[in-house]
Amino acid sequence: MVSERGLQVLRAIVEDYVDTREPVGSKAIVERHAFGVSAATIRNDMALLEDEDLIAAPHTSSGRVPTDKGYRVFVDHLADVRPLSSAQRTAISSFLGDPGDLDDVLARTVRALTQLTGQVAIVQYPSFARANVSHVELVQLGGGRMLVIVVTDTGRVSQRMAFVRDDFDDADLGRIRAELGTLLVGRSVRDGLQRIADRLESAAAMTAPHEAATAAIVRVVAEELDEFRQDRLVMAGSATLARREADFRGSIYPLLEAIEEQVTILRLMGEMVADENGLAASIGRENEPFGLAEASVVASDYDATGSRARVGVMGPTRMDYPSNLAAVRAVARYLTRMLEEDESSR
Amino acid sequence: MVSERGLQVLRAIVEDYVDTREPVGSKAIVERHAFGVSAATIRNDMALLEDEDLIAAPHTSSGRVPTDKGYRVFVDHLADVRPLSSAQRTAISSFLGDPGDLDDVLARTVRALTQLTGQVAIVQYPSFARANVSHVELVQLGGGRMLVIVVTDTGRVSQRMAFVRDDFDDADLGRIRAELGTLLVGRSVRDGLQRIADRLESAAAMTAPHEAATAAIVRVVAEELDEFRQDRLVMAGSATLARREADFRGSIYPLLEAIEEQVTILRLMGEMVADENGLAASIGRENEPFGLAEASVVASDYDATGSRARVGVMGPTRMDYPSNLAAVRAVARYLTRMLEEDESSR
DNA sequence: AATTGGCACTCCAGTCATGCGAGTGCCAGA
DNA sequence: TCTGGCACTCGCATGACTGGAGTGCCAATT
Repeated sequence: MVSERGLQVLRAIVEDYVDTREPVGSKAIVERHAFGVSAATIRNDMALLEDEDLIAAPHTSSGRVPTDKGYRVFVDHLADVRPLSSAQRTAISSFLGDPGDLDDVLARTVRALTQLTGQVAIVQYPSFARANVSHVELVQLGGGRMLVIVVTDTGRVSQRMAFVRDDFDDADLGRIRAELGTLLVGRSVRDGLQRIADRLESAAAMTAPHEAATAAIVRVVAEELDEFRQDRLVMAGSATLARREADFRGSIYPLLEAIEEQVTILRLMGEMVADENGLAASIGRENEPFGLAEASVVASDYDATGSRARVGVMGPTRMDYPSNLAAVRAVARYLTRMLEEDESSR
Repeated sequence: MVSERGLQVLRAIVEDYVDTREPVGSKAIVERHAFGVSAATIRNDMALLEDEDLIAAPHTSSGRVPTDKGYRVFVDHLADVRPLSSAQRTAISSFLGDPGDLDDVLARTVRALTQLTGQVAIVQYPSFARANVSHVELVQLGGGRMLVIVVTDTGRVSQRMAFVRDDFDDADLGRIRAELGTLLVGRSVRDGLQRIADRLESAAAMTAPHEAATAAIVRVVAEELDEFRQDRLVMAGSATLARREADFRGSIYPLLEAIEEQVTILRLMGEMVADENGLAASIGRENEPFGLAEASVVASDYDATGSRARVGVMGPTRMDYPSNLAAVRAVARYLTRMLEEDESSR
């Protein structure tokens, strides 16, 4: 069994290794940390830690390096998430100070977070599945093109083009608008999709005038609602990976690809399990199912108008977990506060 | 002076070096290419090429490598842009086959291009500065939030939130809509911005009812028009850079950063000078002002509803210029044709 | 004048031997 | 349970050596 001091040794190893990228030896530990025991004692502890697979030696008789499991124990039991410096706090508020619409706020958030941590920053959009449709607007552009705009009460807006054969006069357009209104406004995104499906199958509607065009428009609305249902991400800081390349045994290719694909990261972020503080970490090999076995993700939940979502950072397994945890927590809190203010000012 | 055969030697060096990444020596040239002369003769030619700074030796008595200037001569005089294989052609049309709105088509284009070349693909949006405003739409969302939608006759749509103090009744809203309509509809983006500026200074308007709110809305419209005026990009394939890392003496950091920033690449693409076929290349050190001295960009103009824009690829200086030129040309032609069809079907 | 074979020379890249130092593992003693 | 001591293991840097690829140049040939 690993002793209390053994865990402190693990902490020291993680901290020093993250600091220096050098495997850390027993002598270095007694020099840099005030353990009050000799190097030989530390060595005994290290042997225990190695038995538990918390640290490993890259080569026989070289310093030790934390394993993924070691990082996990460090994060779960040893990392004290220390609050940010005041400089960092002002950095956050200067980035996020001004209000704006959701896209705007999240775009600034993600930049603030990559700035703060020097890692790839990820901000998940709040889920809109439970949001309600508040407006459906049609704008006729001529030539059979119709702009279909859908707005939810959480402030999300989507616009998309529908191609209908002919243009309509105002009366017909009004009728279609009215139909969409009764069909969708006030309904949740989920309900709306269901009602659209019903509508498209309904025999009664089939015979309605302008049915072909109306159906085309309704289908476009369904696409837009479906997009609301899917979660979305914004990311920034992919260039920082080039700086950290030495920390990846393989290449940074999988990370860059995941960043471009988005969907992998979306799934990964979705599956992470947060602790009671809303913080979560997924370390190294734990991300193997996503092809990101050399990366770690640290994330924090935030609240946005009733639904939860996450902000996080992604980087090499050898990262400064306490700082990154502190940063995502601070940003998530700030974001929650901002979005609440926004809500209450409506 | 470099002889005709000397240029063929340069071509051989460029081709072999791009192929193998090994500096190429005189012996390798006579083996791989049927010059019908001896290695010693090639050596004499190579000495000339070196005097002209078209090739260089990484170390004394090692093979030769093309210089940036050498690539330039190769691209200008030696590269025959051979047509794509039929497999590649079908790949393009299967990617780009279906019609859709502009965002959609360009998104698929950029993916097709990165697929085709294995490089970072860049597609510039057509410039909308000369486009005309065709619709301005206001959607009241309640709580003093107003969605402002602007549409141009080139099919570009922008939506943005304005924060006005209070909500309006339909009559007032109608008045504001009408004012925006007479102010902007049918005007070019450029004119529209000017007219907005005039409107905001006009003494007459100052005293109008709901002036504060109207002014807020007009300012939001101005932001949207301004966004139209700025060129935009879509990119894909940044992950491919991780694969080509060995081709960058320094790191890929500047490239990744440029991709994230976008504006650098926008300027670079804008300043490239196309030949009579609409093709352009910017090679290595020529990109130094943009911090991309180890990268090359190959681009082709395309036509979109009256305005020109570019598609291109970015990669290491050591790239397969003929293939990439062929790919961007083919994609640009395809894109032009698609957008024209789209236009004529309106 | 252009081309060629020959030859001396350069320099890279790989291999091997060597020594040093950091670090470990283990043991006997406190 | 901790400690000092000691033998041992490797990694890594250094330096010497060598083979080979490639050049540059020159005199001879066409």
